[in-house]
Amino acid sequence: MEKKVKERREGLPPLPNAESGNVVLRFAPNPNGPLSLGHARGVVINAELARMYDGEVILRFDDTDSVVKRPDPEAYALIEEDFTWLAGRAPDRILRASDRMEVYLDYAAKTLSENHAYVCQCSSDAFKEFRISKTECPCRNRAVEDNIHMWGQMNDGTIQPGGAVVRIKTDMTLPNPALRDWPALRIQHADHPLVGDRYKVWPLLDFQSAVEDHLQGVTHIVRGKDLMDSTRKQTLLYEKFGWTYPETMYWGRVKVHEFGGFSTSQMKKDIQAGQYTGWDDPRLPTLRALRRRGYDAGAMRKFWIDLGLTQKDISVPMSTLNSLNAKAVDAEAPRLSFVSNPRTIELDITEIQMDKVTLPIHPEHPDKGVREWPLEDSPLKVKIAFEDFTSREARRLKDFADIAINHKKEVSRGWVGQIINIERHGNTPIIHWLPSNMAQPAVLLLEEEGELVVAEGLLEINDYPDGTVVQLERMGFAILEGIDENGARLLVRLHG
RNA sequence: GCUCGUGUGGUGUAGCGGCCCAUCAUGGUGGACUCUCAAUCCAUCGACCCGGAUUCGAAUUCCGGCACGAGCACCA
Repeated sequence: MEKKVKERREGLPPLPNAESGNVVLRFAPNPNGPLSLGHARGVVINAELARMYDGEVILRFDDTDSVVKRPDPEAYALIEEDFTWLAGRAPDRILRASDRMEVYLDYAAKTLSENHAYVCQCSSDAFKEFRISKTECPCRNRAVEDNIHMWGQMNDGTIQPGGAVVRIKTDMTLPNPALRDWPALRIQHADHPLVGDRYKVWPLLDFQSAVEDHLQGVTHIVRGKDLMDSTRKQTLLYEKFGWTYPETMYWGRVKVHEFGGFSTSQMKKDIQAGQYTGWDDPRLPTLRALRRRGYDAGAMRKFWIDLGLTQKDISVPMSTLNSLNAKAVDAEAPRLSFVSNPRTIELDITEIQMDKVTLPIHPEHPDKGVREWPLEDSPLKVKIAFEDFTSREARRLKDFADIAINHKKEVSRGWVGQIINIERHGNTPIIHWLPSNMAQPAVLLLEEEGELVVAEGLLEINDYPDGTVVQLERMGFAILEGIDENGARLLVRLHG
């Protein structure tokens, strides 16, 4: 008897019926804003599966609605950029549904002429009654020629928006009410931001996506389980054409504790209302905001891959992502000292024979070199945080000396301290500090429970370029981001 | 209401008839090390929704509950 050895599977589950080199996947967002954390799962999973099977991923813009979820012309480029950043590579093909209207309309005409669909003039309320009572709508038995004729009227504007819709003939007695004669195309006269008012009839997602998936040779669809009924509707259409529906897998609903759900249109409104500074406001769950805060694309990929491909509705804390990200970012993050709520202490250094303090750039990577803080005139003006200042016990200025603070003796704008000893012995509590000649004013932006908190302080002078992720000792990771209007160095806090 | 789906430690996840007194990650706790309240290391805590059935044996199959989620849009 042979004993099978079970091994823990790494990464994503295998795709059913997948042949390496012969897999086509797609990610199909609505371009009404840049990508958010909610979309990230779709990007990561599809790109990762394509990588595993040496296949392709299509980025398809499903922009066939210009009324309810109107496309934002700027979103196309933003999404493409977000996709490329997150996936670590560009999509293999990019498609815009609005560019492909002729194709969809041709297929619609074909569907009608083969009597697989009909033009329905019932209002949505009226049709709802038919659907609930499992009765066929009178429009259903219209002759093919009449359907074609009305199709022409839909397209030439004779029939007004709301006046008619094309429905796929399924079966009104189907157990699942969602599938009964589902709508495939509707009239929409609104100006499309990209193609204008050239088309009067636009396909709905179920039809557009079904046709396009077939045309593009999509072999596998991985999407949210809210689209399960969509799969069933589309399968019904595929059967009429004799096409084979792609293999389909689903994931459940995701929430991130800190953000709740992700509504692009809500964010857009809030930005317009001035509640946020833009799509990359650090409080927002957009990919660009996360990237601005210093999140690493690789850590984010790992995060979504680890969550797997289950149909369970999940709610994950950011701390999981943060932990992954800290691992990704730690080795490269130079250490810097940041002092919030600074207080000045004057130290007499005439007695000590030191002209500088030397600290490692990264304690675990000595090869990265050191930073040097020159010690100039005595008394030396030293900055420490107010929280560290209040104690009366001896403190260790990290990598320098033990000091005692005389709280009674106030000088100009600070207090006086004495150096007790240079060598470290015992475990005097360590505090962070900066000599004033190494300190530059800085502003640290923190996001705390949805609030933007601004912490002012002093940052160790450095010449790292903007965008560098640094570790502020004892505080956590942050990213350098330019100079503000008052000349202070700007930092955006990442996480601990 | 109808239809579909899901229920494994605090949070995710693996396992899908015996390897499971259940994996891994994250988290909690304790300790070691360290001139960071970080990192690293070591130890430890903690779960198969409930009830039946099938079986020598069930987290894994079946039936029935219960809970949660989604769809039933001229949105995607």
